[in-house]
Amino acid sequence: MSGPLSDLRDAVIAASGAVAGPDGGSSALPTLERPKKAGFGDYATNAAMLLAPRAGVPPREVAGRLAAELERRLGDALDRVEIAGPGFLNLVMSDRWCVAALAHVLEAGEAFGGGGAVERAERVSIEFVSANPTGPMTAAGGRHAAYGDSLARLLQFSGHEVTREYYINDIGGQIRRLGESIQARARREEVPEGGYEGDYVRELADRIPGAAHDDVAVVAERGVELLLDRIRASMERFGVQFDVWFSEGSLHAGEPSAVRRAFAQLEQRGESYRAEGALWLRTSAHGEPKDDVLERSTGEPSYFASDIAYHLDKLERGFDRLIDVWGADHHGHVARMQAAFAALGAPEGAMELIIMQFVNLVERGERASMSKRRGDFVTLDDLVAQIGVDAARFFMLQRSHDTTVDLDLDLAREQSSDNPVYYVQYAHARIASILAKAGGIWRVTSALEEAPRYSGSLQAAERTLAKKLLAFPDEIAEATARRAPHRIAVYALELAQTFTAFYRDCQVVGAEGEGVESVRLALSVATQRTIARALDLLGVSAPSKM
RNA sequence: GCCCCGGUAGCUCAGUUGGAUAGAGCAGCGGACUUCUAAUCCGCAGGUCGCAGGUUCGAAUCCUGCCCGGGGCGCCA
Repeated sequence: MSGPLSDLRDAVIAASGAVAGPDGGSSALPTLERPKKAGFGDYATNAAMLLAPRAGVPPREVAGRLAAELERRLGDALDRVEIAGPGFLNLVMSDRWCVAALAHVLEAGEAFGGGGAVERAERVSIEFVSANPTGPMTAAGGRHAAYGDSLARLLQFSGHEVTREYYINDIGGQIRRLGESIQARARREEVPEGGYEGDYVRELADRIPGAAHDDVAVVAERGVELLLDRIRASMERFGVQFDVWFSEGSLHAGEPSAVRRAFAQLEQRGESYRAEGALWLRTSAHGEPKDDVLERSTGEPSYFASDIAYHLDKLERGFDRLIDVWGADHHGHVARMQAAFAALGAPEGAMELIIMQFVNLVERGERASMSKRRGDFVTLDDLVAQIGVDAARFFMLQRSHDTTVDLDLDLAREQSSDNPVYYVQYAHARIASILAKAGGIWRVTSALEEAPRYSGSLQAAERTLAKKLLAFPDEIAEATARRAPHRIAVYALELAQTFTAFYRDCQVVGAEGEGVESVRLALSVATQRTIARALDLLGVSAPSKM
């Protein structure tokens, strides 16, 4: 990645190497960070503290040499260097450097922050949500949808080729129980033990002709179709578009079926055996405490068998990387699946299983369980109807995927006007208003051309905003690498706050001074684009008017 | 018993893989609307970073042990 920040980082590393001398190379790379507190410069590095132990010289003394070296290398990009605390070097950049940074952001245009992975672009499959088609999409499913979709957007923006997949568990015991439940309702009976009790089951019974008398398997199949239609519609409303809806049942169709082919591959590799009438996979040979069943003694393949066949299918479709987003209740399945993946002979590390913590439904301050079977859950459609897609997605994405989220629908409704998403959107809309006031597209275009030539001084708020914008590519890289889209939500909020401070301190339209208005317009445009991009990565709209 | 996630302000959560005086939103208190959008802004108050050790120049962050909450350990999916 190139840009003012990486040039600066390179300079620090080079200066550090020069001070260390030929055989004093430090093991750890020095950091370049943005200090939290004002007064510690624009950027700070711990380089001197890393060099000191090897050089056998006090850190502050090393810092002195480093400071001289940096001043020499950076020239007029640097205003001054300060040695602080135990040996930090605080770099205060010149206004000229900040203007050049802004120019860099403007030049990158819409692509700013993206393309970080183009040299090693991968074909990525990301499977998420994959909720059983035994009921409507729940609010918890919305968290998976928001997360998976946002991660997909991040990967795409970084340069990867991404396929979004929804795996449909359309066979097995749960589906049979759905069929039995629908049939029972059609007959005006109670659902059987362990069946589905939600009201939607009655609706399905009414909508399926012959539900009371047809074969349960047929009723179940019709029920799944109807529920899938609803699920697809919910996902669409939520702004999530899947490229592939993959049926578990299809893995058992054909001759030989995908499952049989997977079995054959495992057998050929000596990874499976028969015992007690069942077919077993030697997961214990891959670090698991015990082996697992592929085919039951009844001759029926297990869910595990389907999952193995599904992942083999993905490999055969040519993906370099398989990402699955699973609920916390599936975490016991993770090690087993990794073992199976290794047993197939798949490349190590090519499959990532991400565990998403639960969404709890909160009522009167108490956590209630969300049970699809008992029918007491909040649907995603309910949530969206009450607070809207933007607020729902932002709410879900603000938290890290490995923290449990409490959802109090009353509170969510009550507080939806306080949702930080509006603050971010408002900053975006406000900029649109400023640009219109400035004289529209023509004036803005000329401002973008003039701004890089600005040679005057900058206000603190202008410098802070330029630096915040410059941090965006690193945020993208970090959020993508760590599969952490919530970082983008946090960044978007901080950027909006930084812009609002700038708006408060610096009049844009009609600003006094040669070129000042142009620089401020340019900062506004760069901010607007960056906010729009951040919101887009979250799947949230960026309105021009509010 | 073993495994995974969490424990940070009254509440909900961030915390740039070890940095300096731990941050934001909401709630609370006190202020600011003739503005380039007040869905905003400014100020105040609020903390044993679950507990106890350890590692080092330096720990919310890394290591060990313990406590609390959630989840998981099926020929269920």
